[in-house]
Amino acid sequence: MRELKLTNTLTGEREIFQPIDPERVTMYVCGPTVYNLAHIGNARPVVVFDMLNRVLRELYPSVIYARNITDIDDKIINAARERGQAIDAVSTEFADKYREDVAALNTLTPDLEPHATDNIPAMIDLTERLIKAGNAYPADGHVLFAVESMPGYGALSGRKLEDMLAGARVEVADYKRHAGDFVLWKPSAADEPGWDSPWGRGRPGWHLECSAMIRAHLGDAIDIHGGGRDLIFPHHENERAQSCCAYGGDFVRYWVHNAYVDMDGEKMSKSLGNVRTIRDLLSSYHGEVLRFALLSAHYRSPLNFSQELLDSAKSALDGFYAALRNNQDVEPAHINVTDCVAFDALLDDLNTPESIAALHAASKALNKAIDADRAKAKGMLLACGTALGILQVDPEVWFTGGGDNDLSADVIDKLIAERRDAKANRDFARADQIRDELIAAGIVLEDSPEGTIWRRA
RNA sequence: GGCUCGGUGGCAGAGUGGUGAUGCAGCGGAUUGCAAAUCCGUAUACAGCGGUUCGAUUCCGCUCCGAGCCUCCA
Repeated sequence: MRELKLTNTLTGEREIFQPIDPERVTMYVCGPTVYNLAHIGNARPVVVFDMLNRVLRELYPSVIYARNITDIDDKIINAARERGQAIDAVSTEFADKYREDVAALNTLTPDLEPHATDNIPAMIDLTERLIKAGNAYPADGHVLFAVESMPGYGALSGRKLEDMLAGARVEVADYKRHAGDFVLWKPSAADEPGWDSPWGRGRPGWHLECSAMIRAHLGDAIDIHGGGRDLIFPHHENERAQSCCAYGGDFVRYWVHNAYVDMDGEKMSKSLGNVRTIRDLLSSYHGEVLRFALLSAHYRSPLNFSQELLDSAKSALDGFYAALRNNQDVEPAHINVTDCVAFDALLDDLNTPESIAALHAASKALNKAIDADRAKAKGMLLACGTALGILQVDPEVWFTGGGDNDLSADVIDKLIAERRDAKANRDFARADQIRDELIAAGIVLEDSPEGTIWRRA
């Protein structure tokens, strides 16, 4: 078996991936809090870990990929109040939309999609364990995790308790023994959602669900835990503290975190008004364009999202589809994904830019291939596309689909026929006039010895 | 202030102790009635200053600049 290398946040090193059980690889990725539409920044981890999921599935017989839905959270409570809706109406609506949006990015559906509200007993059980073990304490209706009770607290994010105190700029609740103690369980007011617990009616703190659901659905320890790098602290640090103290063991073997998406060089934020939702972008761009754009930089590097990025992603995909379209009559040879030139780069810490370079090479090889080599070259390009989760559309549809409100295919075909006749009569003025009109309408013509094809620009 | 990560050609973006990826844009060709697409060729880079080395963009140190996290956040 070929080796997969991953950069582990815990060690800071690029390590060879060795699963706990090669027959059952487990990966958990932090999913959405469902209170609004997912934006393009949310899409990056989804696509990145979809890539990792795909690679793992090629390498191992069984992979269990879980991505949670956080459907109880103060942000959801607030959204429900603002909209005058029930909390589960809000969470259901946005969970559904989230699934639709990320499916459009050619991401495979996770094997498990645990919901926080379905796992409250497991969270209460976890909290009780932590109290019993001396790692947590009830105070003022809350239950808090005592960070000083864990010797290695801070190891994941590379910080020490004393350092964090120096930087503390938030008012510390007086019921906390240590400023770094975090909430496991908190009380709910009468108008807030809550569940009965040994500490009264309340709801879980943010970090609790992932620890409890990983244990409940995947086991004491998992191979990979992923998410955006902003989650390293406090979320994953605290998850790790909960799980290690309650269940022992190492909890997670490989922590993998992706960098942010910036918008035109600035951080994406509501106050800057530069948040772009996946849904909005999908109205202008095919999901493959967004996916390709998100994969164009290495996952651990910041990605600057811009018009230029989208345009270049679109034109790159157009190039690949053009190569396929020009060989539409060629039956592709079957080539395993693991045998394609784009796959090796993915084994090296998901080096998608290098993988894309291989894709370009495969595309060029197909364009240059002599007849005897076309089947193999086409199969190679398709396998590379599959490795990256792109090129899943019929090329003809890619170029001529959509644009329902513009010129219809029939009208375009008639104009092309008229131009063909004009050219046959050497009436190039008329032929060029037709072509110019079509260009003005967003239709580009390409002549070849076999005839004229068209595409929407 | 503490911690972490970066600064590569016009732009995007990999990688490497010694033959300077890849894409877009540019330039020159082939092809085309002219284009488009495709193919061929080609210029431009490794923030700065030291150090290690036969040799550094790649390792080490310092400086400058930028980004992120420090208990809402992909």
